[in-house]
Order: sequence, then C-alpha cells, then structure tokens
Amino acid sequence: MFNLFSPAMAKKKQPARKAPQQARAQVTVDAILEATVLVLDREGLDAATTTRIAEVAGVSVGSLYQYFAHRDAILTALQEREFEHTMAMMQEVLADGNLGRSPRDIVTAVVRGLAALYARSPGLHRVLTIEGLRVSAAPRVQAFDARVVDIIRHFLAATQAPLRRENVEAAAFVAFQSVRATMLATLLERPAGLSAEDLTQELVDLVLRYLVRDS
Amino acid sequence: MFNLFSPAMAKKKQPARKAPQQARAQVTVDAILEATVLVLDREGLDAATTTRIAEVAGVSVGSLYQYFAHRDAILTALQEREFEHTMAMMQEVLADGNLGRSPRDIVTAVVRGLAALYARSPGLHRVLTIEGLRVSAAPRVQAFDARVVDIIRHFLAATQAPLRRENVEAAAFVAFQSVRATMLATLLERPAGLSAEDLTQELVDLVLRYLVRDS
Amino acid sequence: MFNLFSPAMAKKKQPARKAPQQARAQVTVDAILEATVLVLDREGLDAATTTRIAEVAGVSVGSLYQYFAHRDAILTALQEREFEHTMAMMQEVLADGNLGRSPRDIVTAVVRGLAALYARSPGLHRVLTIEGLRVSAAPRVQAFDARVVDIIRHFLAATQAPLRRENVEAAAFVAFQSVRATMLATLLERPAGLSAEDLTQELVDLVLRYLVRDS
Amino acid sequence: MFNLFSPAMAKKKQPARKAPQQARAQVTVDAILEATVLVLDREGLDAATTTRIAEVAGVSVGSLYQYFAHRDAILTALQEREFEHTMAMMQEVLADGNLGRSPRDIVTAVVRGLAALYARSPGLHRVLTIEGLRVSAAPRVQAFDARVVDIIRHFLAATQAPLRRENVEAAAFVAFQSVRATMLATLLERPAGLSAEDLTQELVDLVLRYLVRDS
DNA sequence: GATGAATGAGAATTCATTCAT
DNA sequence: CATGAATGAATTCTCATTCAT
Repeated sequence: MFNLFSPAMAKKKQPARKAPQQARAQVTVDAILEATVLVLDREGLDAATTTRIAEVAGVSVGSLYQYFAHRDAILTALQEREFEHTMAMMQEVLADGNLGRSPRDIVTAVVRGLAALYARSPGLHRVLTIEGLRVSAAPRVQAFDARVVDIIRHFLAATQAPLRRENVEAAAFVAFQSVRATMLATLLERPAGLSAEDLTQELVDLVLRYLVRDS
Repeated sequence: MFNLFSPAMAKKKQPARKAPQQARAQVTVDAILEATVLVLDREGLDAATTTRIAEVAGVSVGSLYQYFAHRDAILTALQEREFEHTMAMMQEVLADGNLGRSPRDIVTAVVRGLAALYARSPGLHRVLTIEGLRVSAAPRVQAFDARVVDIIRHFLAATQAPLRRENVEAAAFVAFQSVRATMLATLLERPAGLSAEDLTQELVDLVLRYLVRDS
Repeated sequence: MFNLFSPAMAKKKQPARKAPQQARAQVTVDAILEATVLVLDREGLDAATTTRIAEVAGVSVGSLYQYFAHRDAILTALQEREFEHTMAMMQEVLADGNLGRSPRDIVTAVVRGLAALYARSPGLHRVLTIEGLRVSAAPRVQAFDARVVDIIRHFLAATQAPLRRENVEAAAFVAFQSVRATMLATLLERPAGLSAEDLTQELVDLVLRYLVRDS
Repeated sequence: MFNLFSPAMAKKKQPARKAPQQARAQVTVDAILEATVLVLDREGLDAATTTRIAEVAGVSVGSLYQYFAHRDAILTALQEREFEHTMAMMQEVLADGNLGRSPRDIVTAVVRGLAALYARSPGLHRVLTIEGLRVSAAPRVQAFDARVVDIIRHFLAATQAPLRRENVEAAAFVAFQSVRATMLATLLERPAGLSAEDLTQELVDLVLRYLVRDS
C-alpha cells in the first residue's frame, strides 16, 4: 500500500490568498494558470509579466492579485500542478495491479507517460525547470523528487523482477533524473536523427539495463 | 586525430567590445569574471546585477561595459569558459592514447572529471544550467552538445569494447545528458544516503551497461 | 473644399502605449504635456529628463511611461500638437470664405497668426525646431510641410489676386519657410530696433511682393 | 571702408586649451575637426561621441582633450569655422568692387555662394543649426548674425540700386534668415519638383523684390 | 469583488572626462 | 605629449505591487 505523502504546499511571505470557494473564483484561477502556460509557451519567461498574464487571462491585474499573493506564486502553482500530473501518471503505471507486467512494459509506460506530459507544452517545462533550479524552489523540488523516488522504490520492492541495484533509493533517483533531463534536452534541442520513438527506446534500454538483471 | 571544433558561435546584438590590449585590461576582465562566479555562487542569479558584479570585482560599472556588451555577455563568457573546461577534460580522457584502457576505467574517469568540475562551484553550474535553458542560449548549448557528442562518438568508434548501441550518436547524447543532469541534481539536492562516491559508481554503471556489452 | 490631410505619420518603435480610457488618465497625459512645455520653456531641452518632467507634472515616471513609449514620444506629441494648431490657424485664415479679402489682409492674418502661436512659448518652439531637425523627425516634418504647402497652394489657386509665381508649390514652400524661420530667429534674438509689429510688416511685404503682382 | 568687427570669441568654463603652436598640433586639431564633420555628416549627432571622433581622427581621446576643453568646444570651433566661411564668401561678393554690378547678379552670387557652402555637407549644417538653437549658443549666433547684417547693410548703403526698404537693418536680417532657412529646409527635405537651380531663382526673386524697387 | 491607473525602487547602459603609464 | 583604461554620475525604462474608484 502506498503512503500518499504530505501535500508539500509551499508558503511564501504574504498571507496566503483566499482559497477559491465559489465556482467563479475557481474559473478565474484556472484562467490565470492557463494564460500563464500560454504566455510561457509562446512568448517566453520574460514576456510573462503579471500584466500580460492578466491580459491573456481576460482579467485585471487587480484580480490576479486577489488569488495569487505574488507573481512567483503563479509559477509555483503551475509547478505543483505539473508535479501532481507526473505523480498521478506514475502512480497509475506503477500501481500494484501492474506488478505482474514485464519490466520492459512498465518502464516503457513510464517513459511514454513522461514524454506525453513534456510534449504537451515544452516551453512550459523549460521554464518550470528553470524555476526549479532557483534556490528558493529547492525545498519544493526536493519534496517532489522524494515522492517520485518513493513510488519507484515501492514498486521495485514489490516487483518480482531480478534487480541489479543494491542502493534502491539511489537507483530510483538516478533513473528518474536521467530520463527527465534527457527528455527535456531532446525536446529543446531536437538532435538530428533522434525521433521521439528512438528516444523512448534508448531511455527504456538505459533504465532497464541499469535496474534489471538479464534485461 | 579528432577534436573537430565547431565555430563556437558568439555574436549577440550590436556593440562588440574592445578586446583587452593592455595587461591592465586583462586583469580587469578576469576580475569581472571571477567576481561574477563569486556572486552567482554565493548570492544567486538575481543578485548578480552589473553594479554588484563591478563592486565585487573592485572596478566601476563603466569598466565592466568596456569589455562586455551587456550583462548577458558575462554569463555567456562564463558559460563558454565552462564549456571549454569540460571539453578539455573529455579530450584528455578520451584521447587516443587511452584506447587500450578498460571501458570502466574510461567511463569512471569521465564521470569523476565531470564531478570535479561541478563540485568546484555548484552554484555557478546551477546558474549556468538556467542560463543554458534560456531560448537565446540554445544555439550555444547545442553547439557545445554537438562537440561533446562528437568526441564521445569518435572514441566509441575507435574503442575495441563490444558496443551494444546501434545509434551511436543518440547513445552519446543520452549518456552525456544523463550523467550531467544527475550530477547537478545530486549536487543541489544532496539526497540522503548518496555519497559522491556512491553516485559515481551508480553513474558509471548506468552508462556502462547502456553502452557496453558484457559490462 | 480642401484640407486634404495626409496620414499624419506616427509609429516609432515597438510598444504602443495605452490610450487613456478613464478620465483620470487624460488628466495625467495633459499634465505630462504641460509639464514638458514648462520645463522646455524654462529649463531647456537638456533639463527635460523623464524624471524632471514627471516631477513637474506631479506624477511618477511610471505614469509617464504608461502613456508615452519613450521620452521622444512626448516631444513628438508636442510637435504634433503644435502642427495641428498651425494647421487650424491657417485653415481658418485661408478658408474659402476669405477668398474675397485683399491679399495683404490675408497674408497679414497668417503672419499675425503664426506670430501669436510662436509668442505663446518661444522656448518650446526653439526646442521643437531642434527636434524637427533630427533625422528621425524628418518624415513627420515633411508631412506637415506638405500639408501647409497644400493649403497655401489651394488658396493661391482659388484667389483672384494676380499671381507672379509660376511654380506655385515651390512658392508656397519658400514663403512658409521664410516666414517661419525669420519669426523664430526674431523671437530668439530680439534684434535691436525690430518690434513685433515691424517684423510683421516686413514679412508681409516680403511674401506679398514675392507672390502677388502689383502689391 | 568696412569695419571688421570684433572676433567674438566665446569663452566657456575651463581654461582655454593651449592654442596650437607647433605644426603637429595644428594637424591634430584639423584632424579632429575633419573627423567631427565626417561623423556628423555620416552618422549623425548622437554618434559623435568623443571616443568616436578621436577614433576617426586617428588620435586618442586623451589627445582630443589636449586641444579641446570639452566636447562642446569642438562643435563651437566648427560653428565658428562655418561662420568664417560664410563671412568670407559674403565679404567677397559684397565687396566695394562689386558695387557696380546689377542687384540681381549680386543677390544671385550670394544665394549661390550660400548654397555651395550648405551643399558641401548638409548633415553638418543640420547639426550646426541645432547647435545654434541651443540657449548656450545664442550669444555666438547673435554676434554672427550681427556681422552678416552689418555687411549687407553696408552694401545696401553703398549701392546705387533703388531700395524699397526703410528699415535697412531689419531688411538685411529678414532677407538673410529667409534665404538661410529655406535653403536648409530644401536640403533636408528635397521637396519634389524643386531643383537646386529652381530654388536659387525663387530665393533671388524673393529677396530682390523685397529689397529693390523695379526688380 | 473587480478594475486599471499610479507608483517608485531598481536595473541596465552610456559617455564625457580624468589620469596613471 | 600621447595613450586608452578606468571612472561614475546621470538617464532611460520596466514591472511587481497597491489602492482609490
């Protein structure tokens, strides 16, 4: 059974803005988040001023600050949202019900799942990666990484596959970082002669041989 | 014979700054670069304003702009410098003279070399990674990546070791990205129970099993 | 029917500023323009920094930039405003309804009208002339000159007075430039023994004898 | 007999730099002035920084400041030089020896002379006009204008031609300003259908009819 | 609540001028 | 004298955040 960890919500300075209680409020919050994704993806980080985001979201800056204490809070929210998407995907793939599947199938599913998340808006992930590298974001990123490692470790502990690693936690960490970074780099650089499918195969092989004996 | 250096890219906007002609000038340029490293490492990217850098370097802002067309040019110079360090290290390790060594020794040397470079100033590499993720830096980063891939590919082509990969270029890319990203993440997160030596072993294993048969 | 206004030119660089939507905004814009006139008139072009203008206008620099894309845009706006004043004056004097008046009356009215405009703030016109001499202002100035020439030409074509010139367009241009420049020079130099009224008489004579036979 | 007026040299703040006594020094001063003309003409006022001027002149900024107390002194020197050129031209044309020529010939010669001076480097005159409109330049400009008016007045007093004006000083002033400004405007705007020769004819007519009876 | 005008601290950059070599 | 590296005051402009309407 998984332990579903703690939400890891990050506080900043100012008083946390009211959690949207009415439907209209939630709509506004979503509009702001979507607008931010749009702007980041199409116009880049520098263009993502609060004014521009509000404009694209179809609200006033004032309203924006009604729901987000400061500009950074928007990025943080977006980051958390992507974290949750990733977690959800991994939890689904690495669920106990899938313990019987072949290691290759499992790893392939994870890599494909991750690829799908990144492909949806590469520009956003570029920015979120930048954001995640800022010192201030470190705790949040670490908490997320820990959760991911936990899930992987849990699955590895339960699987029947013959594992090669001794330090399972380290292995989970290394595997995850490798897949994530290579995927992002590919998305951003599009190296010649490396299709999405090629990349998937390479990464699956990378991880599989690293983790599983006789693979 | 290899090291097929690509043009190295450079130009940004308009004003190319004068290259230092007097000895005094070179001292100033170096002071600025060192100051920037210091500030980035200790105070982070946002603190690295031109004023602060000049202050720490012990020169005036004017001097700074005498040698760097704009703030970004300093970061770019730093990035290029690190690129060259990395290239130099890899060229040394992957030199033809080392073709006889065992694959494990070679990979270990590369991983250790990279680790040493990163460990010297993690904060700087954090920032340089951020910098490398900016859209404007893409061409420079790609050029560097291409050079690295070239060196690795060249070595793989010359080695006697039984390779497992078919797409050697893709493999070089994947291996390099994986090592680099994991290394950075470890430096920044310092995950519990993962010493520097542990990490090296994990990465060597990761790469070795991915690339070389019977390893 | 005339006043064949030409497009009036506008755009400079990138960011078109928001047009004032609330009443409060219009007040601010006006305050900035008036402050600029004041500063130019009393302290000269060099003193007219954005900070100083904002200060005199009683607003923040931020507000200034909310409505003017850059410092030059303020001067341009002022220039256009003076252009419009001049046009309005000339259209009134050279209206079809005045075709019956004597040439001397008409010319006198134009010269007096121009004198009145210049006398209101000589320092401003000094600066606007400087501004008009900048290469970047050339298109705007030419467009204005063309409009003025058009009005004059149109009137000359309609008048009963016996004209002396063959190239009417050239004549309109020469006459206008002469009056304008002499007027400005007088305002700035105040040559001894040349009262405003004297000047008017001289200019009227200059233009009249140039343009009209038997005058 | 003319009275050749006083030199009207303008002092600024700092100690006047040494007057070039050796040949080499004069060469340097000339090089700087020529470089300034070149830069102003080709690159405009904003590009005319002391560094750029020194560069084009082939000397160091340091040397530049050896001969000119401040940047403005260069422009002032250039202005004085043009003033002298203009004076020389007018003195030649309006010399007593030419008193016998027809008014039209005289005026034509002056207009042509002025045109030639302007045509040599329009960009320079654009800038010098701007410079002359600055408050600080007013005394110098007035002194020059007074000298010009004096020459013209002197000639008018001596000529046999039947003059139409009563206020001869005012007339000289008006005539000169008109010709000068129209000429500059034409050079800068190049209005369609107005050749250099056309312009000369128009201006000659303008002045002649204004000044001389039965012309 | 929503709006968007106003704010102003702070950042980048320029360039006339100085002065050690 | 010449050189050109160094200086730093001054200027423009941005953008997160606030608050009166």
